[in-house]
Amino acid sequence: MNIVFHTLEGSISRALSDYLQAQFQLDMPVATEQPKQSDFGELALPVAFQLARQLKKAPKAIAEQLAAGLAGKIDGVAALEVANGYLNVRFDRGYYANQILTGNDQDTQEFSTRKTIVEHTNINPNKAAHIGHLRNAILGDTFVRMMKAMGTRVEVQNYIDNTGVQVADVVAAFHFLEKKTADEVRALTLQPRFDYLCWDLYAKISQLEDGKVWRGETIHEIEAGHGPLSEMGHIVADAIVECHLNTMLRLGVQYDVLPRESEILHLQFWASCFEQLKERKAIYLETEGKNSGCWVMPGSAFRENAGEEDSKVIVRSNGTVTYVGKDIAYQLWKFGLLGKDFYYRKLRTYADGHPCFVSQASPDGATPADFGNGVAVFNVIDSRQSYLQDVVAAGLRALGYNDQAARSIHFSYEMVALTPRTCVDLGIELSEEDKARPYVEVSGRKGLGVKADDLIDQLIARARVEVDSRHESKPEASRHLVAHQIAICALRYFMLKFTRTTVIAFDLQEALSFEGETGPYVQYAAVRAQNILRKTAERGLPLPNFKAVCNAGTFAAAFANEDLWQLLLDISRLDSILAAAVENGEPAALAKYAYQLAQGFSRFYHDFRVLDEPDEDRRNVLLWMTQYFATQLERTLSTLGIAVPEYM
RNA sequence: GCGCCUGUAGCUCAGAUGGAUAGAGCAUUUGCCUUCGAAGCAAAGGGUCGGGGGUUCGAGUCCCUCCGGGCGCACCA
Repeated sequence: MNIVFHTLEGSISRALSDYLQAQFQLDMPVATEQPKQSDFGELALPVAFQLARQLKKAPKAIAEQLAAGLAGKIDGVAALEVANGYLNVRFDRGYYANQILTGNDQDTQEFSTRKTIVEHTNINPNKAAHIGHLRNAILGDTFVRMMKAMGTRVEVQNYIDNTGVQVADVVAAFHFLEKKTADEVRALTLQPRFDYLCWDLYAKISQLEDGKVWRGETIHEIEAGHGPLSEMGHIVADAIVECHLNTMLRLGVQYDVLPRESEILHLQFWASCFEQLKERKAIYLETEGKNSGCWVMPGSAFRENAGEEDSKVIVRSNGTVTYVGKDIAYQLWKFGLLGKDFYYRKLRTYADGHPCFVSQASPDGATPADFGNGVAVFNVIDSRQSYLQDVVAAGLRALGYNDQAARSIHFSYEMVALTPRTCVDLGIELSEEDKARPYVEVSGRKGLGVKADDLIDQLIARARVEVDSRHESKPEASRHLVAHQIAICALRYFMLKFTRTTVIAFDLQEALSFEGETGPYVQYAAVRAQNILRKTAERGLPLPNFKAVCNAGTFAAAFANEDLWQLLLDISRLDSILAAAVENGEPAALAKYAYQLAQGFSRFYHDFRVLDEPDEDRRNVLLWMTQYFATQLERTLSTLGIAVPEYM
């Protein structure tokens, strides 16, 4: 990895610190920032502002004194300038580029032995995935890729609630409404879009009054774990999980392990958790009021100024545990604090050889595996569940696990809604009030909304039209692959370019457009860079050995050009951008960076004709830039889960 | 009522740790294909950063307050 910028920044900061220590006996860290405008140099130090009061001198005078004192004394720094009280640093461009070229490219990061857990996707296994689930999975998957790129060990979990009411509803629909037997349902699971069939069935039963009665009967049997309805529950859930895994695989999303609710029940995870909670007096048996007979967690555990009415029921008066209770047990397991574990079997092996495991209740036929036991846990769950996530963290705190509670991170994000015109495109009827809104939330329950696979299919079809119009002569399979890569890129980028707190108003036309700030624009820049490199070879000019033909001198000459220099700086910034994006938990920052990089290269591509450059030294530098750009952008895109097509 | 999030260009959004002239895309208008393919590039117009106070050398960013949106606050998951 390249950390030239970071290294230089550090040595400049240190040089300033040392100087302040020597001259003024001041012991303080020196902050650096990126100047607002590029003509102020590469680094700006506002240090004089901080010192103004202490030294009782004007910032300008202090900055000038520092500039004079340090001039020519820092490696890699060409000039120190004072402007508006700032101390601005200009890098030695030849030195900087040469450091990148000769720098040690090998990955110096050590893989941490400590493991971070990311839980995402978590779709109820009762019907096809919809567009909201895509945001969850893409966000989670990208964050995983980002942490891995930083050298962190990550385990990806996808929790399967295979015994909940949602599955029960579909089972009830099959049994009571459709009068199907377990074997008949099993036969249905073999048809291509079983998840679509369940989607419609679920919508149907949700609107029936009888549904609630049937659901009650069904869920009772499912929770007991035996009987024909329970069997049908497993058939449905297992089949839908396969559908979801396949849908997600189209996006390049993979999992390490699927812990299931049925095992949490059968292995009695809750019982262990319940004992701990009672023992530590984290919960108590309420004897009066509306919660009489329930075990509750006092509101004061998770909320300031909480009153009696803020208490959260953990165990119902009938003795059954609530969702939050189970979630606390599950969270304890993730940290290795429960004292129990699942058994596992391999569910599938991905094309790259990576296995995906699923939990099972008995040791029979189990494969030894080491899951859970993380030092930090990221739960990718939409922002509406922040209250429940707070209660889970409070549960850990109440048990004395303060550290783990602090490392239980709710990686929240806002929902995906639809724009009114997209609702119209999809045939969803809107009230006049809704039509005036910027976006409309469509409930999956009504059977409306956008299915993930339909959206992906539409994106591929759209991309395919463009590919066909440009590359008639390419073989069918190749065009399909490229269209697929472009479609996934468009989708992933669209889901990632917004920050997590933004409600995405999904618009079909906008997502299907490949112009402007979109994934395909970024991809196109990467493809163009590859084209230059490939054409070089085709013209019989093999790529030079840059270390032999480029040096600080040739670099200094070429990078006297301001645009070239700014692009080089941007390209070299990847690692600091990535580090900040991981630190802030914001994949959008990396997506924005990819776009800026692509923009810079598109300008470069237009302004400089690399292969036609007559001056050999300059052509070598341009070629090196092209290669450096291609490498860095591909790293960025692969971290975003985006492939670079062979052509576009 | 309480809690969390949010208000930036006509529209959709970026603006980490307070910093120099607030940035992109879309839309609008206007130029650029003699193939490293225009899914591109260049240019123009468009802003009281919701209102008002405060903190300080300095506020889109921090604090208070008001106004406007969104989402939560179940013995549902």
